[in-house]
Amino acid sequence: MDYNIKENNGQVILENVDSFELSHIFECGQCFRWNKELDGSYTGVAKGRILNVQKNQQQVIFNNTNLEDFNKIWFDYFDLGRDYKSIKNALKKNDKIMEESTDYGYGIRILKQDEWETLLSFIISSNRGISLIKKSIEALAKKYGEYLGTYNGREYYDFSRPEAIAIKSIDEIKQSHTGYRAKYIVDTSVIVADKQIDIYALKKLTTDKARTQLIRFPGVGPKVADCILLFSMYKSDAFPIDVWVKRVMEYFYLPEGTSMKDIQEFAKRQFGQFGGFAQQYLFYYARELGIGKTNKK
DNA sequence: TACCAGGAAATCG
DNA sequence: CGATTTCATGGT
Repeated sequence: MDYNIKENNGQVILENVDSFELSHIFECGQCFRWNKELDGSYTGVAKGRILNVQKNQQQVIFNNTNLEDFNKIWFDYFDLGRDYKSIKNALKKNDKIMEESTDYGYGIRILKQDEWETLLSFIISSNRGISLIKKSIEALAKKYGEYLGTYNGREYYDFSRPEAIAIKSIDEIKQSHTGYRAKYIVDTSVIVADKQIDIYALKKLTTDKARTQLIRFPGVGPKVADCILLFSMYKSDAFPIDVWVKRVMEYFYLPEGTSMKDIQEFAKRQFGQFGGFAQQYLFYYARELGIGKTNKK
């Protein structure tokens, strides 16, 4: 974790970065606002800023930023203070499947995303494919988010603030292809805007207590709550179980038809405090290989 | 056309 | 209480 950091004009360059692959980080389903450019780099909006990230053999290059923002924002966002090699080694121990999946998605890092953005994004994610989730989020950002500027010829908008959505009608939100989730989106925005629940205070609670609070939001159940805990609150013991993870767990570890509760308990025994990381390696592995979808056991 | 998607809420038995 | 059904929408 001894990075060599350099600052150029409008870019920050990191050398000696371990466990950092753009496709693994941005295509593992944890985030919805990063898109691949023609040159292989990724551009996205986070924390109210437009950022482009590219990678060569030895360097990770953060474009459209500076050293101050890197230290203040992007270091934490990309979880650069964490030793992923030791996590992977711990998961691999006595687990052939973890050895395969961590070798496959070796460059995954769990981003520390904004709590509000993660809450609303995963309410929108419910029972839909990733491409459609991204479409709805972009539509909402363009309509209700602050205009941030252009980069590489494209316009970018900040993620919608809760105050902006809270005053809209359900029918208007439906125009962003959100379907029946529109009511959840508006009602949740009201709760956050009015601070009936302080979304930014929840990370100080234990995982279980924070989960209990999150499930009070309309449209948030166990799976969405676990995604919010894992992707925005540093709760790496959370193990979100979606259709992919259920399939891959039943493919590798458990019999078909295992209940959510039993999968959850198995994951806790098998992966412990690293459950969230294991879940990401499994999700990426399962999706890239199409496990459970095309090739049945 | 029928089925599925990073599920949650309502309803059933 | 656990199990089943319903809920919009777009893609395949």
